[in-house]
Amino acid sequence: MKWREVDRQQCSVARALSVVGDRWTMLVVREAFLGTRRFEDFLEHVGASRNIVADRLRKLVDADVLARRPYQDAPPRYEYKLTAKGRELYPVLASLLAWGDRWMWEDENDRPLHLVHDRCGQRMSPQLACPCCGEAIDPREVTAVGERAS
Amino acid sequence: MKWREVDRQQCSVARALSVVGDRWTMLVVREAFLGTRRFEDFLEHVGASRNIVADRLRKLVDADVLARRPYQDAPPRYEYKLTAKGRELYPVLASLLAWGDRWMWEDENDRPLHLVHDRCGQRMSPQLACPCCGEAIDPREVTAVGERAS
DNA sequence: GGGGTTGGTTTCGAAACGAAACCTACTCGG
DNA sequence: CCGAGTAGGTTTCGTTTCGAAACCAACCCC
Repeated sequence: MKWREVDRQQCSVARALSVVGDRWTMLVVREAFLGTRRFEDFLEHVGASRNIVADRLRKLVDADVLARRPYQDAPPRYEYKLTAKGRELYPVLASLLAWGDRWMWEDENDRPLHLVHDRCGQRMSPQLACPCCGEAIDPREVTAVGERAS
Repeated sequence: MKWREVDRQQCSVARALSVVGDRWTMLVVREAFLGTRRFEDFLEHVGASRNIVADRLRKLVDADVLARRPYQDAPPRYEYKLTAKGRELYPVLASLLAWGDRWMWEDENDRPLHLVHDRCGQRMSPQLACPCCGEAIDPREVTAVGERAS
């Protein structure tokens, strides 16, 4: 199977990755969450080359994760903003951030970015909870049902 | 910047993706969470070709996400199991699953896999919560602090 | 000793990436 | 009016990675 065909797997993880699983794509989404709107700013902060950033922005717009719209007419200029679908990627990004914070730094004081929860004022590392009972989720207490045909 | 150098970014998301951001890698991790242990089973379920699966397993072992150990001596055979570091990728996988469930199916009844929280017995789609106050997280109520030098 | 099983490595053509150059459609300053 | 600058890309072309198939190795059992 080729990567381009991964969206045909009967698995939501595979299908999600068919949209956000290309190299650099989640870094483009990260920038969008940090407020980046313009092509040149994505280019500067994501770190990929021009043609790759252009390709990823186009694919994210095609997938309705970002919306592209002109913010001036003459000369024509565009901005990219998260859609509702894109904003719902927040848990994916926050989970990657938490895992990277936990495992990818020699000295945790070097970490450049922290999240603060405005409601309680605390620095936080988001955790998963069950929406119905509110309890923190332990993977061992979760059962995957009906997983596959084989 | 080349993708191989993405772990040099001063960003936990980028560094996390330097480990699990290659094509197919999160699908290998998905399989590990579903209980797959052996090479031939990863090969069958992940969908990538042999050399790619071998490469991703090797890189995940190098990154201490999976551990490779023999389960018999003659002939030599190996199994791959999640480490503590690997098990902590659960939120990333669960978030991708939830997003894929939400956005990647025409008919949600076609979704092949559901998660059931054993403690409360309900089918669930995990959500993020603040570990200190227990509230569900709204991205608009989270501030990113000290984001970057520029 | 022939065939089967498991866990890979090698090979080689195709696709994706990456850096630099180029293009377009304007602006502004002189 | 001319030249330089800016924003947002596309094109080109050499390098890297992917992907499918073939091959290899170390055993087992019959």
